[in-house]
Amino acid sequence: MPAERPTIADVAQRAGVSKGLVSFALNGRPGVSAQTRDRILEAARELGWQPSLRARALSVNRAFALGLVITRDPEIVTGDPFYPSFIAGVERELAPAGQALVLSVVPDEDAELAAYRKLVAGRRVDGVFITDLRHDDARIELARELNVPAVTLGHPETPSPFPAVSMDDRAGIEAAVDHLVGLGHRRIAHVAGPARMLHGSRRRRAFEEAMTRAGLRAGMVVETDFRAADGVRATRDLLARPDYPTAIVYANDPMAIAGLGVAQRAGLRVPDELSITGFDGSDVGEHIFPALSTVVSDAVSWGSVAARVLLRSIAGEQPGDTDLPPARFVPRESTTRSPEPTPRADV
Amino acid sequence: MPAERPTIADVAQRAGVSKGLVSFALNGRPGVSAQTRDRILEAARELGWQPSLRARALSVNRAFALGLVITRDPEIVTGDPFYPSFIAGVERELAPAGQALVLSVVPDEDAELAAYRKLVAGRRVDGVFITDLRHDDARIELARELNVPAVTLGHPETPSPFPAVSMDDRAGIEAAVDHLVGLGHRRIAHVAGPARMLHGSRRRRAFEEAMTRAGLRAGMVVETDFRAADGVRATRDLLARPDYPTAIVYANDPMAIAGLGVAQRAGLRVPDELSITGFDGSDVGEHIFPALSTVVSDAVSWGSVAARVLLRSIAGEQPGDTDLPPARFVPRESTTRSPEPTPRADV
DNA sequence: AGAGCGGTCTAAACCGGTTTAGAGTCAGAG
DNA sequence: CTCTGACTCTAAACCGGTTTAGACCGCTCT
Repeated sequence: MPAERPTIADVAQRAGVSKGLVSFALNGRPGVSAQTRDRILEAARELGWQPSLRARALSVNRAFALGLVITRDPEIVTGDPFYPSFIAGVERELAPAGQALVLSVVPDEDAELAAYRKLVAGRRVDGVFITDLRHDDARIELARELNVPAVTLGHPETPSPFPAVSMDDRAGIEAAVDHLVGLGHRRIAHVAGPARMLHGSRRRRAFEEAMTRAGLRAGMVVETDFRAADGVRATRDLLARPDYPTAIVYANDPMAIAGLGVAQRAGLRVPDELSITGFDGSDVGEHIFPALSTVVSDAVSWGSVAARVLLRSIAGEQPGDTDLPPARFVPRESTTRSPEPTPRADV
Repeated sequence: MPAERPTIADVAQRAGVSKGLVSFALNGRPGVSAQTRDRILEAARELGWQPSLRARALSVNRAFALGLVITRDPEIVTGDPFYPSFIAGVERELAPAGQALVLSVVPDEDAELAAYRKLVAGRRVDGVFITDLRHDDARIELARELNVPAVTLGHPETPSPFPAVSMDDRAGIEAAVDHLVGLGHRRIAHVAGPARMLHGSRRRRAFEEAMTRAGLRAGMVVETDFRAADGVRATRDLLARPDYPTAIVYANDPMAIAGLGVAQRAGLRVPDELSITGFDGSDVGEHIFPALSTVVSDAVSWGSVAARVLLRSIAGEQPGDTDLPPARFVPRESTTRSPEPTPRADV
């Protein structure tokens, strides 16, 4: 049985001073003579003393932890490259700051609100990330009501007291559409994310606007839940249409990869007979054949910036909104010239 | 400015009793009259009181949280389906138990040990998961030294005081090899994980043994770091050999998918000219073309069982080792008969 | 010499729960 | 009628830190 962990009282006793002075010395606060400080630090070192976060948390009323709630059915969480990268970015910021990340994975939106409540009510975290914003997102109101600092990924629609860290994804969609239009495509479809999610509907609108600007009708849009299986269904439906598309812009990579599979299985040559673009730049999309043209967003730095902003909020600053460099379209192999001749402009 | 959160003292005052009795009533302990208990519960409800986990943590000397440290360079963490599913499984167990998951993502093994130390020294967690076991894994000794309950995913080589929750992955590899041999393949290669990782070398050994049992030489084995980019390189090397393989068994899905891309890019028809199997059953592998034959392991239940075992360890029980149902091989479209005729047995 | 002051340090309160020792009340047994 | 024991409850200690009020010291200034 190893010895009990030393407490600050043990250090005080060994150094021959009071508890309070030990606390002062270890936190580098003034009012401790250099000589005594050294003696205290020495004693702490000898005992291998480490402050108990629990005691600190209680007395300074901080949890030294941030909360992240991920709402995804288990099916989609697999394969989606966003969260792992985002979390890696968050960690990069938290670890040096002595903070920890408390993660909650829940299946649906009711459980999501309950999870936020639980994290905050138990005082487990000092602040929360709000990701995957939805229309009229109840979490904003909840966080305000719980009086907890928060940061939103993207600008919510409803007025929000919390700083937002955003990455423009419209530019990427527009670039993808422009790229396809430049290759002569006219019948371009979009496999969109769920309309209730802000980035789902925003990407869809960006698609529609880009099409309109190019003088094309944005008639072929299928709404999905971002799952690979949805990509399969949507692609099948689109390809079965009499006015089947020559190019499909997918709202994420897993659906694009699944769509590619559907097209290939149907005997279509990609990209010669069908061009495909993804979104979010998964590692695997880079290595499949043909390599996926996609819109890459830097989820890692999104994570670290969001974490930094949240920490500043907690520290009492009022950080403003941050706009990250926009996601950018990276053409690879899955897009090429339209199989059908571009009608001449004067026709 | 919302009102300060009520404490147990507020509840006590409102109910006209002492703090201690409130604590007893709320924890359902005997020694409180039914009438008083109701009055206390009513007061707590009226005030919307929620116990502070911080205070509880300090007084009962528990963190009510479990630690998971993930060591992966950001490149591989993306695309790997294991951790998201595993975490979902863990959550399923923790949430009802009022526990939280503290997640740490670190880039390398030094940072990994430091992360465990930090979680435990700060008393942030009551127990830790040890995943991705390696040979002579320093974390076992560290956890013992830190005197923290732990659970290992798989049986470590070195004697370990901690319960292990294992899933046999050899059977899956063997089934894959047998499947390929049955299809007439003789030149079967293996793209292995890193030898320093237990599951990397164990899958490799299972491959070699299955080959030997089938009377074949297991000469073509390439060691990798589990990254998709490694799968690309390994596949190129294998296909460039004069005695190129007719089938490749990959140690994980991302490498298999990348390898498929390499083969297709080289003009090989998969599976007609090259059969491919993966490992771990990613969602995306199911939807690509050809759909990936792979070994699926139930990472979700792995997570919940491991969490349950760890919670029991923390509660002072001595749970034994658990063996989950073995990962099983699921043939899909990426494997078929060998393109070369099977030599007759008597030749 | 005494007041004033900065520097150093101690004692004790505090954070919000849990837990223990013991006080008070009441019923039933002797 | 008193003793015993069960039941209910209070007061206070405790977890391990932080923070505040104030004591004590030696010094300078008038």
